[in-house]
Amino acid sequence: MAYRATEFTESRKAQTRARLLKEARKLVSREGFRGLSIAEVARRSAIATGTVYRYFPSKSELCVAVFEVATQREIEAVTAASEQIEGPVQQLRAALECFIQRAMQNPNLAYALIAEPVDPELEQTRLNYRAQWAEVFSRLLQQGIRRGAFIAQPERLCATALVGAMAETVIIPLQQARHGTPENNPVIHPLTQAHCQQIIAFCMRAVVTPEGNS
Amino acid sequence: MAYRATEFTESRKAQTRARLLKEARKLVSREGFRGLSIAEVARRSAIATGTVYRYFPSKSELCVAVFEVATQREIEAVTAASEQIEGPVQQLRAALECFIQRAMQNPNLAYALIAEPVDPELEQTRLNYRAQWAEVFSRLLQQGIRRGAFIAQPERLCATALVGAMAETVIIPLQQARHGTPENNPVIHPLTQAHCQQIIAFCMRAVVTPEGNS
DNA sequence: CCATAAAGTGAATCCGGATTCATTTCTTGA
DNA sequence: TCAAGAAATGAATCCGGATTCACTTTATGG
Repeated sequence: MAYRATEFTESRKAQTRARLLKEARKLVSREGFRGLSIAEVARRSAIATGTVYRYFPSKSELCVAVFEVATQREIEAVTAASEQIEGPVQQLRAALECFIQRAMQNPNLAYALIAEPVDPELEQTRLNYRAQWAEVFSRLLQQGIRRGAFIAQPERLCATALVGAMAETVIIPLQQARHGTPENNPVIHPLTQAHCQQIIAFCMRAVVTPEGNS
Repeated sequence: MAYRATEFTESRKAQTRARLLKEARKLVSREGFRGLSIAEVARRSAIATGTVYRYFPSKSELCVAVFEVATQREIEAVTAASEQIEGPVQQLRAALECFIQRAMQNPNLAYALIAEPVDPELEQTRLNYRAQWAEVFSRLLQQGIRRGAFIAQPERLCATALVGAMAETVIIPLQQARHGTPENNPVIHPLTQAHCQQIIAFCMRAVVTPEGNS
């Protein structure tokens, strides 16, 4: 035999893959998934169009990968934010706040992840990840219920409702903020701070026991 | 001059248009918007493909029309349901209940209207109609706030959150129910009655004053 | 330096359904 | 019945970006 992948080649390959993902994410952050064309990603990654298919079997798999990486990052950030604090009520509040804050930080990406129309395969992925989001809140709820801070109820359903409320209330401000916000030029939408608190208040009321202070 | 549209011709034209809309809606109720092709609608309406363009300038305009008619009908049903009753709390409850009930009655259509991935133009329409939904709830909230039954708060934002919570909690059961439900063979998803009440309970907690009984 | 296998290339092809348009058929008022 | 305008027809065209593939280049081990 005369050829076998060596660690050097392997890492090179991994690098290229990472580069593809990064460039793809940039494009999505700029113009959403509809701004993502194989040819463009290839160009920006300095490889040929066809080569992309050595790394991702199809465009939609690339989209899915981009989506997953980006969403995972968000989930981790929100989770981390909640873990920095004690007490179920405060934790939930922190999580919600972090979610909104980050969305407003990069409205284009947030919009793409939450609401942009995409083809079915990607939409299915989105659906799965909504379930993951619900899972995040579900855990927080569970703890709070155990300690009597939250109303006893099917946490999963409740968490889903929270996800819905958060996503919906954020979409419109997001759309407003979405136009002309370069990826690394954070702009807080004027409405946000007030809105943010109102949204959170809504969520907390739906969930916290009357006694449970905030 | 030798030709001018006569009332007969006009009504014939209106009929054809209505038939197109109806057949299109049927298709959407069966397979969502992605199951809607101009050729198929034409076939079922017993006219030629090209003729469709006499009635709708493009496919997406047809989609938008279908969406609008269907959604408007839903909005009216929900509004009507709330108006049959007295008292803000009961009214809101009735509206939410009606929303869910109808969604489960025709899961395919509901899914298409609420969550199916569609192209941007239609998605924009959906966005506008979400605002209309929010408007429906907003009015109910306003009345309730005036009478002290609901917590004082920006109704619009709150209504938006309600819309989000409702849509999100309904999507998954919807997807389960979606497969193999002929348009006129109502099936209540097993989970619904319990779920429905839980969802409503969530919404009410977020909105009703501690004193406001249910 | 060679043979082999993998990776890279990018122009050509594919694709499926929307849209068009030259032609035919129908309506109307005279 | 006729002329002229409207409506209907449906096969042919269009479209834009994903995907392919015959060929070139690069990496590996002997």
